[in-house]
Amino acid sequence: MPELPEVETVRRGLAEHVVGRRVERVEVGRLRVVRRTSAEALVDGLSGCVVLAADRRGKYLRLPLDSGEELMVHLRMSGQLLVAPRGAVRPPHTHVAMILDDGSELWFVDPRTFGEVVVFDPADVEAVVPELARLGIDPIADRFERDDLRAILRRSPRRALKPLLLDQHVIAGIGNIYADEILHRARLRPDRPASSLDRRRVGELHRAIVAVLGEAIAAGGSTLGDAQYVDLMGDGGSYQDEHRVYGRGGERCSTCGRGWIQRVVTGGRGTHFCGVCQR
DNA sequence: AAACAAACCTGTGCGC
DNA sequence: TGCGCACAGGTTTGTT
Repeated sequence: MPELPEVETVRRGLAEHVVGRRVERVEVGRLRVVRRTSAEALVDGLSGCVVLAADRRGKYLRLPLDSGEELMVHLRMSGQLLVAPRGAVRPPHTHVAMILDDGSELWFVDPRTFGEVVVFDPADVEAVVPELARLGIDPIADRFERDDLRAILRRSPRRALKPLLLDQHVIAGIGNIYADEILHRARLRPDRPASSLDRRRVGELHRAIVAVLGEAIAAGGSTLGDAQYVDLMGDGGSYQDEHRVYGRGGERCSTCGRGWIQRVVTGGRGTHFCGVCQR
């Protein structure tokens, strides 16, 4: 569920409400969300520590601690981070509660339990969270130029654009909603091979990536009908109102006014595009 | 190399 | 109203 814009919105909330706070106590409910290590490792690694910063790489949140270790949170499909006053009634599926020194609590809530919370020593990143070390370029957090994208496309010439955008080892942070929205903005079909883009179209795709993600961040991300994504304070985003294709299968294309939005399934993911203005 | 399916889970919405 | 099925923002693993 949460993609780069949603995770970035959560990160900003953490920077405002959690950075600088000391974790006084940690409670772990379901062990599945701490499966990477253990409940003891999380409790021992967090208790008494001050959160120094809130960083993000792709969809991964990384919070350095004053112990030299780092807290990593991935929300996967249905995870939420929420802050609330100490003692407030916790929602169902609250699997981790961190009691902070300012009278608040930080909760990790996740019905599907795909998400996870782990504290690790950055020196052991390869052993504990190897995927973190293999993330591709972050189009917002890193300097991401048109030539970076050109190099990426040249590296996998036969690959279709959408799977390439979704590959976290290549570009980190784009998920199913924003891949579809970006390709629509760039007027490119999702199944188009990477090698088929000339210099001008590479530039258009680069601009679409930066613009769509930037606008989505400005809107606080996308909150769909089930309201599963909310920010740290429990508020939804508004970028879903600006979706041109995602979730709009069967509607007329609002960009060209001529085509209808098609929904097909590729790689098990719903893919939405306009067959008229996306080529 | 790359496309695909299945797996991990729970909740929701839809057709009948 | 109730039941069963399809489907969901992600990622890994194993198979063609």
